[in-house]
Amino acid sequence: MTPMVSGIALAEIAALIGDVARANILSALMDGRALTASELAWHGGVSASTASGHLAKLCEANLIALERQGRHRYYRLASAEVAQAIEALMTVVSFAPKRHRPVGPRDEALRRARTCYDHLAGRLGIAVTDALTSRGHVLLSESAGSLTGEGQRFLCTIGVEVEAERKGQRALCRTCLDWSERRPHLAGHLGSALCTRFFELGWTERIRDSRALAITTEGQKGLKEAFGIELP
Amino acid sequence: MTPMVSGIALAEIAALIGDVARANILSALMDGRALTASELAWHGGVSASTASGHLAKLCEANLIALERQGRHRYYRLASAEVAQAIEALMTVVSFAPKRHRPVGPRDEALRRARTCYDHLAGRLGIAVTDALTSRGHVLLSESAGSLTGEGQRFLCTIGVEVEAERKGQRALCRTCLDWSERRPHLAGHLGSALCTRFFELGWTERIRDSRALAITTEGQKGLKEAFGIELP
DNA sequence: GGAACGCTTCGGCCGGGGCCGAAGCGTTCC
DNA sequence: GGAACGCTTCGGCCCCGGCCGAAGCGTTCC
Repeated sequence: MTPMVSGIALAEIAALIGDVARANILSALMDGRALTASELAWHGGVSASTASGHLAKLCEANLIALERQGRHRYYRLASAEVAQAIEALMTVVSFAPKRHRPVGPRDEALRRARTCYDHLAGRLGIAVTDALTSRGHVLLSESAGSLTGEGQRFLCTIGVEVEAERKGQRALCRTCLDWSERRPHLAGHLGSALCTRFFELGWTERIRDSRALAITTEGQKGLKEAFGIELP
Repeated sequence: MTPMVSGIALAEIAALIGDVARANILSALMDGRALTASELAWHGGVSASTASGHLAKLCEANLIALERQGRHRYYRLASAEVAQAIEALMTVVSFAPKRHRPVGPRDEALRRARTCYDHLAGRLGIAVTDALTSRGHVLLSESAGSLTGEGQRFLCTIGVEVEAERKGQRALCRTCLDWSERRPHLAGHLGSALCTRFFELGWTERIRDSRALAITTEGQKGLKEAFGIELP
């Protein structure tokens, strides 16, 4: 018998992520937005021509997807599964011996609040999750959860409208392991809706060239009033 | 501002998995057992000296752990998180353009029944999950679930004893995305207990040098009687 | 004690793949 | 139409890292 053939395919995908430039590119796309080739070249720390090669490879393997728009080419992660795989790897990273742990202001900003694909993560994500569960708005059983009627009414008051029962399509309430806090935070449709609403309310703002989020003054106020959250 | 530093750590871990020999070694360890360096060299398709180098790297990054025993050295996956990350990558692999999809007898055996770290996967894993949920023994809400009282009594009849309430420690009932079936199957403590019990009952047997499982004649009978499962 | 065994370390070979700049192609702007 | 822009393709350089066999070290067996 010959060794597992499936290891070859596994190695191929992992090797694609296992290059510093490509890993940086994928990290930059982890917030779910689509970026242009030049922006990604910058994130990868390589020239435009080199980045172009990387993007072609990632596209061919269906890790990222391309959308043409005029003379720009926008790339985004191909699916939530890709984001999930990268997030899982990040978790393993945090178990690895601490060598490349900058813990500078950049890293601290990420740990405080960031987007994870399309939902909130970091201490902010955890705080919101905790607030909703401790009040009985969300029931977290193991690695997933459900929204209570009371929770649904509460969310309405801050302008988040979700039906508690959603047949088919995307899961309403999933959880995602937070690599910096090592605890689960809210993901799924609910996580996405909350994150979107926070932006609409002007509570959070993206920090330029980063997945990190800034919490605005209104955000501080709103989070305290609606959720009882005061983030140090 | 400089590009994300965390991409470096991500790339390092992914690159470790992104080598064919190492990916094969990790795949071989995915069933949760510990194997010797020579066995792993064979799985990786490389010489003992080369394998030794790979194992040292994987150890240093905390992807695998070492247990000395006499003149043997047993290696196993370092944690469930590592298994989870690899499984997530496997899922992405199944989305990738089909090039390395052998679909030979080996692959078919894996798709039929296999272990995934410490629980059942493949069509068998899905069938058991479906049987338990359709009878109301397990409630699967989104990506996790809970065991009902009735489910607990049923499991007792086949000799699986679990407390429905388990505070602290490992989650009783988690789910894990099956890369071959693309649907969630039972994982967590419950998944592990079921898998163990199937071995004890002699319903399943490991196929030599593989994560694939054989379903014995008693297994066919038991699965049909207890779960109503008939696997083609 | 000696032989067999399991595994690691070392030295040297070699190839794949990442990098860049120059050039080419398509789009947009005025 | 021409210039600026965004991106890709091509050619050539170079280095990282995987591979092996030989040798070394520790354990086990008799």
